[in-house]
Amino acid sequence: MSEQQDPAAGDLSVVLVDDHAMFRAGVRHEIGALCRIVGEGHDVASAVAVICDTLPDVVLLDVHLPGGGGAEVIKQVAAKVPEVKFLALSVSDAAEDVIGVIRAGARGYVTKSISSEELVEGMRRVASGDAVFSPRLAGFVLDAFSGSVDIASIDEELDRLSAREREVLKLIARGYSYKEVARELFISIKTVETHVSSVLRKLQLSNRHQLTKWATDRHLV
Amino acid sequence: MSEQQDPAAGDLSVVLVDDHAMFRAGVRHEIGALCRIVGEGHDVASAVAVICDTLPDVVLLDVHLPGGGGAEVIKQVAAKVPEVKFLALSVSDAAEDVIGVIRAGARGYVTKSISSEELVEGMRRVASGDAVFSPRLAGFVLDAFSGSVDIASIDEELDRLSAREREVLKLIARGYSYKEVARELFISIKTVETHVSSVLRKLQLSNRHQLTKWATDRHLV
DNA sequence: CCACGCATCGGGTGAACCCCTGAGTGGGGC
DNA sequence: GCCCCACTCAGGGGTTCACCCGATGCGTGG
Repeated sequence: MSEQQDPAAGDLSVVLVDDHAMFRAGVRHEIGALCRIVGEGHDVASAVAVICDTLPDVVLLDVHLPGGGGAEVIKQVAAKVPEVKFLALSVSDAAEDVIGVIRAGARGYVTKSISSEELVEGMRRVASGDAVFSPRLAGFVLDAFSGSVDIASIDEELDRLSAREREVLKLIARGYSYKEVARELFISIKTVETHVSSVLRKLQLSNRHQLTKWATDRHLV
Repeated sequence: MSEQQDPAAGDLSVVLVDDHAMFRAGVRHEIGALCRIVGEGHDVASAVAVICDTLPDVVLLDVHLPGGGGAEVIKQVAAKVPEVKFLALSVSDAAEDVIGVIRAGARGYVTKSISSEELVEGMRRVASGDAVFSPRLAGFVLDAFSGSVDIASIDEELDRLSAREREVLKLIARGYSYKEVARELFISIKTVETHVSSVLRKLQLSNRHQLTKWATDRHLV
């Protein structure tokens, strides 16, 4: 893990990927003295090419990028040289952006409001295998990780179920048989069948197994 | 999100949970001047009680705890007062421990080698909604998040299944019917039945619903 | 060579599941 | 009052599931 060379600041090789030349120039000016910028990219294709060519210690990667976004760069590079580390850099602190690029494999995410000293320190950490996050962004990651994502899970479909149907659904999802549900809710098996049928129809599912999956995916159990 | 009160250090109320009285005394001495320790717990039951009673800004929680571990405390408290924040504190940096307690809902994880200043700073961040990690631990979280870890895949029971049986199990757990599994694997329904029977027998389960539950518990889906 | 585990397939049975039609009740809204 | 909807229940028919029995081949190891 830590047999990495932990290079002195001046030895850290970096590839810089951003679609705005002006921004790249600014970063180059700011951190150029503190590390070695070995290449730059302005879209997905050029970024992948230059990264695979120069094999830098760390890639400073913009999230919004023509040709598929930063995540696409990570995926393509990872397929060829998985050992390359990525630090995502973006103006956005939207959960979708953070989650997306982390899922792709970035080992850190910082906003562009970061100071140049913190940025270089962050890059060094990522290069040596650590993860780096602006604290408030880490929250998104953990929320998504602990399964309570709810990013746009407004669940209109669940609203369309009646109270009784939701009740039946919950028991079915726990693995109860129709007979057991009937006993639990003091209704007949036939009524349970009716409710389950309605639920399946409303949710566009075809059997109770998909129903349990549907429910567990939404953490209704 | 940030409408939190961001209390001055001295106003931060803390509950301290650890099974070693000696360690609690040490922490109390170290950070007692910097925040307000409103309660302590030495096992799961006492911790849950005192937390629900005092509703602290943050809970400093040991991972290894008699009665089910730190994760159990988080689960039980979250069921009653979900707004309580947890910072996990442990000597262990094992991936299983980190993942487990984060899955349960902890918003941070630091090792006991941390300095008292950093600890207080970490608690303040957690209380205000941020996530706090020792950098090298964040790596575990991100690895698991991007789905490449498969912690707890050591499972002796799973080892006893043949490759084909595991294959069938995976599809069944996803909600496939026998017929669909058969089509997917280019075998007959009867063969699928045989495999499922073997799996149920080997895992000591009685029907496919329990099988789904078993699989999702172990994150095989 | 033969026993054993594994994978493949079949027949048959009883239960559970899924769908359809139909029907009675009660509550709310126009 | 009438209509719509949720909830309740029932019958019939077809499908799927879980388990029982059996069989065949194939590789591994004693």
